[in-house]
Amino acid sequence: MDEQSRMLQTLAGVNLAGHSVQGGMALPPPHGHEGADGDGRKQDIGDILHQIMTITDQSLDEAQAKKHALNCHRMKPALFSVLCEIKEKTGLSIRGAQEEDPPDPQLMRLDNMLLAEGVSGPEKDYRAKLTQIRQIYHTELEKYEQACNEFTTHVMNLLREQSRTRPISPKEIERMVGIIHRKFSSIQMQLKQSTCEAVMILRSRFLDARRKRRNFSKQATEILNEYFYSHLSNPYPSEEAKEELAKKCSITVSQVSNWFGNKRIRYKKNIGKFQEEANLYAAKTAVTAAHAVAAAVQNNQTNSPTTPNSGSSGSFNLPNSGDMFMNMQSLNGDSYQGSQVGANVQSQVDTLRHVINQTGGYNDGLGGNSLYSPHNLNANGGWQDATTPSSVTSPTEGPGSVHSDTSN
DNA sequence: TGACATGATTGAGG
DNA sequence: CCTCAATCATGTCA
Repeated sequence: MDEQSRMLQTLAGVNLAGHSVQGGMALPPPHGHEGADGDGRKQDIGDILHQIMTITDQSLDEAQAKKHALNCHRMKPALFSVLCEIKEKTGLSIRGAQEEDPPDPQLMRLDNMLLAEGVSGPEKDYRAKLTQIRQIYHTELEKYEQACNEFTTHVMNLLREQSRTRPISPKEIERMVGIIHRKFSSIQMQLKQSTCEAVMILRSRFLDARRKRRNFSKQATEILNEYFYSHLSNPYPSEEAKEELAKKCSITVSQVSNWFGNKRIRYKKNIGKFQEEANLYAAKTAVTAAHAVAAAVQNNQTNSPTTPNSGSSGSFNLPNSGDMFMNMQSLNGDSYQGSQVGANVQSQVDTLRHVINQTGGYNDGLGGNSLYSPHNLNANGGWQDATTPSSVTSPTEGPGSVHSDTSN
């Protein structure tokens, strides 16, 4: 049985059976609510009620015979007690019929169940859980209304039948119907309360999850920063690159997206603050670049398949990841490795050039202390070509195209 | 404890 | 759906 149907079933069981007893009035369940227990009792009651309902259409003699049969029925006392309670209620003031309901363990059970449905990952699909609760709520509400109508009909038929043997005023019938309706509406109120509580709890858990922020590991941040600063001219990782970064950092793709979104904004807002960081990562990548240049030169000369330089140990191997790699990989099936090296060279030469320029003390126009300048930041503070994120462009760049990272 | 850093969310815009 | 920009809420550090 799936979770939802289990929940629905329990909901039906709890509220229709459980709550009805609580108020002191044993409501016989209407047709279609036999539940999972499947005992014959409810079926019996249904049969009895059915018989009662058909009685009025029969002749008096026949009805008397039926009545006799019903009187002898083993379920008669139970049904009789229902009528007694209704009758008892009519003697009470209709005003103030809404007596206080004590805390209900069934209600708590319901809440716990709803909670259990949402504990696996509240932040994942809050809306889905909300929809689920809404569906259950509407289903149950519909059931209550149906049950109320059915039960009212049953009672009215009973009274109509009784009116043949004793005087029953229309007002009395009206009162009884009122009692039934109030009883059902109090149950409905409990359903609404339960739903409200479930939604509140779901929401608070969702917010809790949001508040529980954890900083990424140092290694993860380094990996992300290395990618960011080596793709500074176009720091928009493709979907594939994001996935790879996510894998390497042990975070989700959306976290990678968040990180890049925050990073771009904050970098752009305060370039000066990030210069030191940029220099650090540029220098770091430069080491890799130097190796790659050497390897590539050798590779080009000998034209022999060389293993691309893996970069500094333990660090994110930029050439082997990110959109650059993806692009080159798609160049021509078998020989992608060579192309990849070429791309690596381009990228890393780019980085190397940065470092050389910086350490040489060239002022690139951003001010005296400016060592690392984001050349591709346009006048508006946006990245040039950044209007077309690489998630779109990168994987579809044509063969031989060089990522804009290398345009510096 | 306050300031700053940082990950996540939200709403607008394309 | 993605990005930007603003913002929130928590983590970190002096």
